[in-house]
Amino acid sequence: MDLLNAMNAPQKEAVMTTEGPLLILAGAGSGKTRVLTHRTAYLIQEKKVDPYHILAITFTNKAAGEMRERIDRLVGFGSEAIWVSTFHSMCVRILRRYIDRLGYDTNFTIYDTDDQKSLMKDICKRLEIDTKMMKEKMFLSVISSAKNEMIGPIEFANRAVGDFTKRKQAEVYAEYQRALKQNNALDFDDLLLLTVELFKLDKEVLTNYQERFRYIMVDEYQDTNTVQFELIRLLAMKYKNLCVVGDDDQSIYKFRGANIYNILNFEKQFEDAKVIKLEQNYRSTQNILDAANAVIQNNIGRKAKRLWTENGEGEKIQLEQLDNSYEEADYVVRDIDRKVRNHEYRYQDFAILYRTNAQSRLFEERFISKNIPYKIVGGVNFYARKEIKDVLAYLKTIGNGHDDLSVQRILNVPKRGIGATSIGKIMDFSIEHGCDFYEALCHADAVPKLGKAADKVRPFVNLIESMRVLSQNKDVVELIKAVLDQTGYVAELVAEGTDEAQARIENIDELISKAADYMQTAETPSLNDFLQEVALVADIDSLDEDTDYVVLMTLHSAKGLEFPNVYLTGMEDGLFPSYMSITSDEIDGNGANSEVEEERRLCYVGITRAKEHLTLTAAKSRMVRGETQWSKLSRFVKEIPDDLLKGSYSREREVPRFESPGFQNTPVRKYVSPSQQRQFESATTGAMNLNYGVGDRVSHMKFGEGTVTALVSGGRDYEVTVDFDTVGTKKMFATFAKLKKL
DNA sequence: GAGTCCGTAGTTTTT
DNA sequence: CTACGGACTC
Repeated sequence: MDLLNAMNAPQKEAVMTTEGPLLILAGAGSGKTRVLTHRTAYLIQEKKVDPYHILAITFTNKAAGEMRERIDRLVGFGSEAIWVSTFHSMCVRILRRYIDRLGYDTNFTIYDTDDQKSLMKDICKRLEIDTKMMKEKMFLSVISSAKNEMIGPIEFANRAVGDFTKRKQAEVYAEYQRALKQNNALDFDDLLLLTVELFKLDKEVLTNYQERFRYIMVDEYQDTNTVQFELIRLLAMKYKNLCVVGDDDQSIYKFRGANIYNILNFEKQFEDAKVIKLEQNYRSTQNILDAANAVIQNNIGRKAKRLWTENGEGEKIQLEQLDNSYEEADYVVRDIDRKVRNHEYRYQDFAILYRTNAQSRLFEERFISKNIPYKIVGGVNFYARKEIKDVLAYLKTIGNGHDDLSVQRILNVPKRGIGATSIGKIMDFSIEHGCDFYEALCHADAVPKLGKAADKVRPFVNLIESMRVLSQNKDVVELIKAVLDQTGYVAELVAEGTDEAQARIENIDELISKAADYMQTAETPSLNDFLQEVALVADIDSLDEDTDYVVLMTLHSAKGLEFPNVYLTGMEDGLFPSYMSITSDEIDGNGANSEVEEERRLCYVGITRAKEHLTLTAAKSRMVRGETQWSKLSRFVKEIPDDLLKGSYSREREVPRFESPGFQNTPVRKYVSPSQQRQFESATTGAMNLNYGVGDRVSHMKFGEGTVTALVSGGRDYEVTVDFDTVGTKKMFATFAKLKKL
């Protein structure tokens, strides 16, 4: 049949294995999306499965959208009955229907990271926790990990006996959860956790969904966490037609609770599971794949596989080590500019990838000055911007009066002369009477000692009430415009007249167009439905293939994407792999530093994004927190065999060593740029002999052994920071320290 | 209650 | 270096 044409043998097998548990180990670029979509079509057309019984889960909305589109094209009529969804939006959909069985209101609000932070701040204040000693962030991450492992507040408390910090955490966890419930709000982790709880508590609901989802497919399975696993397990328990697709080499979200053993142990967890490997790559050249294989094979404890391709060898991988981060940005941008001018490629054929968001700035500056269109994915999420959050807080308040956090956010935005003291008094009142913050506002006259502030509260309540009436007619665009109009929010920004205010206005306009777009596409538009959609978008979702711009993003965001030209930038030890991971002592079951292994997988992901040309760049020095950091080439680069590489770089040298010219044996290949030559010459005029760099182990006469954590150029000398094993961190001048490399 | 200034901490990664 | 938060002042 047509569906199987032009597929290789394992792909065909994956498509035709429709019954029972199936693990598809799909290497990068091996056509897994194609397999998933064709498998879906096969289920419907050949196996006569009702589309209503199929569920496909992805990680991002973008992936879900793409899959939906491709399935629609393949299946045609009836395909809309298939659930194609992210974990989170699937859970929201289920919870909106049944969460009242867990004692929540179905109108619940979803709290994002920002909301969580402000809630946590309140809680710490209330529990009189010294946030200098215990950070809000720490509590949130502890709670998140607990939720990911499905440990509730009570169990957490039971495990916390004895340990003071743990007991405090348990106390905060319980209070946090209570506050969320009182606000009728759920955080991201709750969406998953409460769905699992619902399934476990209410067999009727579970059976209902088990009957519905008789065929389940999960994409990016290597990034699922324990709750997600449980969710899938429960759903698939009855019919056992579970197909998961993933690549253990691309597991890069451990920090977020992803459990790599979900994929490594799939065959143990699901009896009689079949495993199919897809190793033929259709994306990259052989050279790129060789490099990727060379890097990833340094990881221990992975499922054996080796990518191959029928594509040609292709170009060698360009490796450029520049003097500093400015030259790195310059090199990359000029290279892109040149290739576009030569009509070899268009802007959209290029992606610049980096480890940390902070690295994007230098590239951005270059793009602006050269007038090259670009798009930065990530950084501050659109929906996390202040002005957007303000508008959304109005909408949330209108839609859900129990959401105290949103009400408090906007009560004095724009300024109404209601300050912290008044808010405190109202809060006390609401706690005393066991009512919502908003309810307290409605009875402002009854709040003791509020005085004149009560007169300022009244217009606010009237505003919200009139907006609630307006929201009845379901037009979100009209509602937003009315809010902006009535509050004078935009007018205030216009009056400000700064560039920043202008940018905020543009963002608000964009929100309005998004709302307009929503009104057009939603089946049954409503305020709450709009808010939930908005709460679950990721920045990557906004990436548009049809617009001609260069894309800049972190390696994490790049997963699942591909580009003809990829620049992996900042390939320096200490940056990538990060200093944190290098010095981590977390050892996995195989005796390897599991954090460096995760970074290596990230590198593997980066390399395999490239279809035709891969360029690796590194800077010898870069400004980090206002200090010049010197680093050597990333260890990952050194894992790539020499014969796959071309370009100007030095394998060994990292820190400028101030040696006598006679000792010069820098293995610079092929070409030494004039600037490099100049640097060498000026360097040789010094009299120092530094043979160590950041990350190296050194010994000091008095302090013993330690690791170099920073190397700052300070005129003629270098200021070295060393983290000593016994005496802690010391800063010293290299001339006097007389450190010996170990 | 609001605005300004100064000090400190922070850089992984995000649904 | 930058961004945020806290303290201080008007």
